[in-house]
Amino acid sequence: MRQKRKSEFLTEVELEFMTELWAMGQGTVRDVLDHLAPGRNLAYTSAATILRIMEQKEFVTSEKQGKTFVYKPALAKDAYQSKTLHDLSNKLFDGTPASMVARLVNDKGMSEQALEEIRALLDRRLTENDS
Amino acid sequence: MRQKRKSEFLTEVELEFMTELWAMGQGTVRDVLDHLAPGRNLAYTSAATILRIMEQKEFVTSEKQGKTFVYKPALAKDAYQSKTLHDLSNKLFDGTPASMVARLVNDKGMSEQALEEIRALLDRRLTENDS
DNA sequence: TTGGTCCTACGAAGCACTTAGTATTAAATA
DNA sequence: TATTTAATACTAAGTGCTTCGTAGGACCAA
Repeated sequence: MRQKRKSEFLTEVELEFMTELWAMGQGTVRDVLDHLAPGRNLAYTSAATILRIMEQKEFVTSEKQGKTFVYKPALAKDAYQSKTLHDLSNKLFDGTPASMVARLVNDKGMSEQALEEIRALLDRRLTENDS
Repeated sequence: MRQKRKSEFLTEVELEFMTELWAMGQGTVRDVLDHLAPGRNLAYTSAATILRIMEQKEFVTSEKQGKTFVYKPALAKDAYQSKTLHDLSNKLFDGTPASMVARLVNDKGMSEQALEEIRALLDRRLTENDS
């Protein structure tokens, strides 16, 4: 009964795993487990379960190599980032992404250099549109 | 056994409720219920339970007026927005808020006017720092 | 006073998430 | 070949979230 638990967003642990897969490109249960944060003691079978569920939810695909499954992200990090931001914008920023940037920019903890980078980015984007 | 289920972030429904409270400033169970989205048929007791839990988690405070509790946000929307963005940045954007803005800015769906506004904001922020 | 209305408090069901154990199978090695 | 190793599949426990029902109390009107 291999149903397709569909779901839009990654859970906490799924994001943790997906982050590793995005970084590695692909990986086995063992690979992901080995790359988790040092203090994270997770049983091998737990990791296997999580990846199997992620496949049911179609967050990853798998391919058997020998006796082992190799898992690959089914969606790019970029795309997931966009999706998440869009969702957050709708839920917490009245659907106006600009207010989100405003909040970021006005908060302390953003270095001047980071701010400069963003301005450069904006300049580039705005001049592109002019052309 | 009135324990303090502490927790950092609002759940889905809690955010829904908090959004109303932020908009209204404060409100009773009835108030919140009446301001939910039209299609949202939620039992009165459900809403009451949710607000009671939110108080246990210290997301809201309450004050009895007559026989009815009036609930007020215990933290400002601004502050929660910042917290959420910071968390998201750490979990999905390698802890670099600039990359978050980059993703937002590069995605379609952001009007040129919005982009201009943000640049203006940045300019203001950067010249402030110079002074 | 009695019945209806509106509130709070509590409890419980259903579901998803997280974690890990057991059983089974397949490969590798001695 | 027999044993050990390592993988997958399944099951289940614990917890938190969401929802609602029931019970009980206060107030108001007939």
